[in-house]
Amino acid sequence: MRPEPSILHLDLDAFFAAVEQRDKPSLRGKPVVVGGISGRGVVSTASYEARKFGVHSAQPMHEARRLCPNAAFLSGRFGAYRVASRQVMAVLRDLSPLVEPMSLDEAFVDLAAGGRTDFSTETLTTMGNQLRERVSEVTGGLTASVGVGSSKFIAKLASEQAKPDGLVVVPVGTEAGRIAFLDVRAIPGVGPATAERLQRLGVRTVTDLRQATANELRRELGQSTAEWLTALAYARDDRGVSSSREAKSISMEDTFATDYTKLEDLAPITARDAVLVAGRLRKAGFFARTITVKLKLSDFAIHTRSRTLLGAVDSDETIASVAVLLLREQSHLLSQGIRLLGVGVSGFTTEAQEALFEIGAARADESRVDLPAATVRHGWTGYRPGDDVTHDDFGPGWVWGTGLDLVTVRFETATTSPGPIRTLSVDDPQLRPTLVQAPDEDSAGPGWLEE
DNA sequence: TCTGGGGTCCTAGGACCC
DNA sequence: TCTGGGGTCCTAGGACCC
Repeated sequence: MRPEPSILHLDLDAFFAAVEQRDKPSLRGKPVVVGGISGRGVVSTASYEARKFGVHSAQPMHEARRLCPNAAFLSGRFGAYRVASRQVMAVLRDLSPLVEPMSLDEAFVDLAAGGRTDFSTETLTTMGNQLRERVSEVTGGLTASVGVGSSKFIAKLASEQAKPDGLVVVPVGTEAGRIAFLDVRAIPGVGPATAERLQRLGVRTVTDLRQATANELRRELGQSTAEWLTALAYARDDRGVSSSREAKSISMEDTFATDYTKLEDLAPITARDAVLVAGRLRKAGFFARTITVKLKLSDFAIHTRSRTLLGAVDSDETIASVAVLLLREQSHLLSQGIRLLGVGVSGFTTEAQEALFEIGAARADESRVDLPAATVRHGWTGYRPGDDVTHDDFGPGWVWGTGLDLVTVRFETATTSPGPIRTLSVDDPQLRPTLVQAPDEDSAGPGWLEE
């Protein structure tokens, strides 16, 4: 906790949905749901209009469709989200060089590191509102909620309370009183499991937490969780803002439309994912010592298996053959039905020691797989709802829906009024996807961040 | 048509070393 | 004869975040 409210937290409101409404005039003021649109997808972001129907993040998509059948269901355009995110982060860096992005739509700023000395509520309120205006200007109308306080914890709670499109500055000295009646679930880090354990102790609010004994908290939650929770209950939080955090792992996972049960089906998928992960690893300039394969069974039980090599590697062949080996080692699980398969790497170094790769020759041979000839990373998988397209005659627009070799497009852009809808053949030679990503973008992993 | 994807951090036990 | 402890690495699982 600092002597001044010098930490700021910014959160863009309903970020993905707001970008869609910005770029698709016909969706403004309407329910919009962004997320995995396939059968097993979940909601990533719902616009405030959709939230009124009970749609929310992490909800199964089929449930969102049931609750709000008239919403626009879009699969997400991460290139556009990244562009907007960079614009916002640049605005934050004008405030202070010390900015810690937490995700595309969220960041902490250390205002003291920016040379600021006046932390009066009036000055911070003016600054916060100017910041929100600036964010709206540079992004073409996105709104942000901003919280300012004496710690990350308080700043984050403040921006939460400011939502949507608001600002809350918490004066020093008022923190503990302000959080006293909050539900423990409002504390970042307290999820369903911890809340359940706390409830067994009769702890539901921050005040209850203060009254619990150190012994019972430690018994129920373990030493470290008990300690940080107790500290937060009194608004004690010394975590600093850090602008440079190195990646510790890279992974990729797929949930299948229907469960797989056969090694012959899963091995090529494992190899393909391993190749994609290896590509991202090389792009990041790292070598990895540990390779992990994760399986989620039809009953949602998760099993992981990992192998740490003597040396660090980054080649497609090595990572794929170890991954397939780890899959084979879990073959006994396959008959239960595999819902999800993931491949990850961790234990990064910046130097190769590929020579030390040493799984037994026989076993390596056994798990040797045919790698995908050309990487699938830039593979065209067809039009998805929400995608940007361009037609030679009708101009720019976006995909409303597809089916039966047809694609329905609404021709409009951020700067036009709501435009006309046309249904075209998927093979229409005049229609093509619009490339929105910058050349340096990694198109492999959209990353289903949720706000 | 039940419940995503990409991460981080923590715990706990066993191996191994000093 | 016995007993000991700390530290680190590895593995597997779990909780949580956006």
